[in-house]
Amino acid sequence: MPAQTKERLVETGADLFRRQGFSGTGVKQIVAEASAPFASLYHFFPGGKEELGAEVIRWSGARYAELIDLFFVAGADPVTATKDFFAGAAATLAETDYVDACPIATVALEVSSTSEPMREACAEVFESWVARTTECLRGAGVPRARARSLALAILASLEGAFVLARASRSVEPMHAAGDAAAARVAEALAR
Amino acid sequence: MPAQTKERLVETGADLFRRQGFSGTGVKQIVAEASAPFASLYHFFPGGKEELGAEVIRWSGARYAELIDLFFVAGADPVTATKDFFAGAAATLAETDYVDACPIATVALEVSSTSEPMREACAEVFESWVARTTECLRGAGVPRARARSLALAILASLEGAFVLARASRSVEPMHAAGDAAAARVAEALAR
DNA sequence: GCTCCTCTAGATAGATCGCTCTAGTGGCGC
DNA sequence: GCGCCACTAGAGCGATCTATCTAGAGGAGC
Repeated sequence: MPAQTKERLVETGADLFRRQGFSGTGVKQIVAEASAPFASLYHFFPGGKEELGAEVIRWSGARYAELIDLFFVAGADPVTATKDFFAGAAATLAETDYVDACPIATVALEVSSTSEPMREACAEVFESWVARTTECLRGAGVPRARARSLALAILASLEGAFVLARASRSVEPMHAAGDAAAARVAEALAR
Repeated sequence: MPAQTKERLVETGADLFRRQGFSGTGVKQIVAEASAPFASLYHFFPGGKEELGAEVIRWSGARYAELIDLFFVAGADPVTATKDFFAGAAATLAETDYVDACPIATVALEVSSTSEPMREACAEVFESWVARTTECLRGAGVPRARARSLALAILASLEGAFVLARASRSVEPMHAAGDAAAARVAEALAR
């Protein structure tokens, strides 16, 4: 099954990029861990590592967007959603030895000043996450502009908490960020 | 002056690591841009690139801590401090073409799962930032535990906003995060 | 059987990686 | 002068990097 090979390359790349970063991961390591033929990488991604990277970003971004949708579903209470989402992120971090954080943050910081195609892919992914969260907040009665600002603040808190938590190997930043974010959402709803 | 060479290596490394990440930057590039002799790097840092990396993290962290102190000085109003700090970060981002964000976040995410010495250096730096911010909040009357949680949330917001802002090349996330953080601080003081 | 096309196979190019090596320079104490 | 030490100098090691190369396997359509 040829389609599987391409998929395995993307999934393996996603896993390695998240853990080691983009430049820290070699293409040989990707094909080896994906049990994929070396030439297949350049068959499916003629643009080489950079094209694979962009695809990995979009794929990981889409998967994480599904997770966001699971919590911030239209009609759900955004305060509960926020609390649960951050608690879930904390639990996942602890379970995976602080490896399974944001799937694209590491790459995003690495490539923002060095690869325009990959930077754009990251920007699109983040924007889609913000849009989803914004919609959920609007559905709960938060005005448009305020909902977007709040969604940005929630996701910024999440991303930053991932940075602090990974470095300190502690879930404390995630809980603190989650509490603050949930309180902000509650405040926005109370108005 | 021999001390200058070591200092130039650290400063140049800090600049390059922030922009391209740790694995994305070669030692040859560092010594070239620092106009330093190649052998000097291994004279001053016998541990090689990793030791230089750890030193860069601590040095950058100390410099940024000074910046934090400039805003979150004991006795200052934490709400104003928070607002000004985020506004300053946004202005710096825009001025430097979104290069000058957090000096260690990129490296922190890269090395958290691959280099224990560098991960520890990042953890220490973040902890020092949190401690400073916590002290300022306590000085303004916020109870100890709450002050620490709030400080963590503020710094998480900042770090995450850097991630989003760099990827989207926009200061919008920084302003949203700053507004949210300042509101949280105001709420904590009002109690 | 034959062609066409997708995908596999892996050697290898050419550059760059981090790092080590020997040699040497310049200044200080004596 | 002489020994000592901190630092400079840069060639070059083996390994690894990304990417390309020619060759061929396997299946679908005819």
